[in-house]
Amino acid sequence: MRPAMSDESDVEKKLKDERFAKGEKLKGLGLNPYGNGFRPAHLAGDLLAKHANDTPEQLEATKPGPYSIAGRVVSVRDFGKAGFIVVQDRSGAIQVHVKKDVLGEQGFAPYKLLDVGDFVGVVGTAFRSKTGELTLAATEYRPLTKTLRPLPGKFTKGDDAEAKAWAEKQALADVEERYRRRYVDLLSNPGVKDTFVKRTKLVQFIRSFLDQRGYLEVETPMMHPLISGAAARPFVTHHNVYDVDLYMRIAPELYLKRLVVGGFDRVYEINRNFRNEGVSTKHNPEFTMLEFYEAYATYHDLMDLTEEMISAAAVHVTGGAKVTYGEHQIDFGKGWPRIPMRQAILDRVKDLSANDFGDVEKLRSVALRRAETPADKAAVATMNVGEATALLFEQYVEGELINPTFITEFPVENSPLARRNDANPAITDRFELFCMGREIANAFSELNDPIDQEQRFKGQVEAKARGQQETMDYDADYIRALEHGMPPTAGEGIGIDRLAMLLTNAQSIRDVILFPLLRPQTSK
RNA sequence: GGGAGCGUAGCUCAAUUGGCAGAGCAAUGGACUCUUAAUCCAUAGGUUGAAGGUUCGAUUCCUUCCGCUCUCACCA
Repeated sequence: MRPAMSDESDVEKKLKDERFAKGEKLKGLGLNPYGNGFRPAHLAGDLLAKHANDTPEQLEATKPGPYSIAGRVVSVRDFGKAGFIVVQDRSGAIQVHVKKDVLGEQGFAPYKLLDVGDFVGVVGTAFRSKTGELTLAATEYRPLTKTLRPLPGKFTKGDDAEAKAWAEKQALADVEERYRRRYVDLLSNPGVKDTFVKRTKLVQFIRSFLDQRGYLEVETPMMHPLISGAAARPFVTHHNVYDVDLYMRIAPELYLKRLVVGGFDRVYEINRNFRNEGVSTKHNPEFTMLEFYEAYATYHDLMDLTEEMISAAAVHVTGGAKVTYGEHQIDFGKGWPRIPMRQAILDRVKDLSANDFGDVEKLRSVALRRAETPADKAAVATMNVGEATALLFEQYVEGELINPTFITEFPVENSPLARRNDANPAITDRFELFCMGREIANAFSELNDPIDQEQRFKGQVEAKARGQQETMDYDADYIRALEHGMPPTAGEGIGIDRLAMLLTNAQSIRDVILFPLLRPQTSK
């Protein structure tokens, strides 16, 4: 008997009880409402394609089949002693005609216990209904899974604008419910499935792109003894047997570079990073990152590679290089501008000149114009040239970069793992890729001088001592690895979720993560 | 954490100035063997997120709490 469920309304219970009772009646007919063993030999979409050009007369003469399909019933139009049902499988949906005079009393009885949403198996021959739709005339009807809860909304096959608007209007709209019960969202909201198919195509494309260039995909630890690879607050967990705290990784960077030391001179990893920070439309605590490292390449080479990879990915995923995102059109076609950070600032702050980047007071005063809170203003007052430059970029430039744009020559202060520029030691051989005002990629020629790296680590430790929360730990083994020698290398990280957002016109990162993190439910 | 908004039937949404809580779909019973969002007849479905307050009367106004969304801050 059905176990009692808590926190359900009487209406909900009644709806479930009615469906449960139908399952019991199926048992009375000798049928298992959750039976196994029906193996469909065909797919709805294949049958529709195969007979797309066959006339009603041809089908009537040849009676192609028998075909067997299985899937979820998304629509029922009942006529008492006959009915049309629409069966949806992974390939598409096909209409099935069930008739009492064909199936007989025994074969027809389970159809009368059908609810929309149930899974069924059908064997039948193809014909065209009077309205011209390719349909299976059922010679066998098998209930496969009895569903106890209804689907929201109503299915329509119509693909004109009016039908789509109608379907959307009644689809599951409650945002929380859509994320919490993605399985319903996928069934109810048109387009959700397509978004996640596109996300998978994006990742598949990137893998094959890098594989073809001789990169080796690897997996490095997700549980780290030290905080490394990025400036972020980590999740802390505990290993009982070793009795040590471990950090969920915030970035795989130092492990991947150890592999370059070990001779894997083209490596990449696509996997999750975890950061214990705010949740927003652009932030999920676990997110997917591509990181790759190529020995003997420079950050200039990686700009070439990035442009080629992402513009080709855009075409592969969306069908074209011009992509609609909200109100904007993003052009992923090649020829992306490459602008030094200082130049990008000068382009937008007219009363600033190149010489002012030696004048920290001047930079602070410009930054103060857009510092709103007292805390912001206090932070500006203590900034050095590099920090103020980075802030000016965020304040005046970042949000304006709609089409893909590389920003280069980052200040050394906020690039603790990047190689210094040979001509100007105050900046690093680094770029970030911006698109729609957001950072999509971050890359640099790697710092492979162990002495310099050791000093930068010490700087991080001192910053932590001063109270800065997002700092890296001193990683002695990583210094040791560099002492064994890392060839000149360039490396890059690309936020896969954010790239997927751009290519699927998703306004929230939660729309491209199947099960985004939500506060656990206390009731309901 | 700050600010703004939202919460009504299983789903999508109404409810005039504070005046009987409604519709479509889904469901249930009935009719119907070519429908496409089937059609027709009938029925049932509610602690209006929770608690308190103002009022003759609260879905509506006030307070607190819970939850969600957006936004700012931190960050990718």
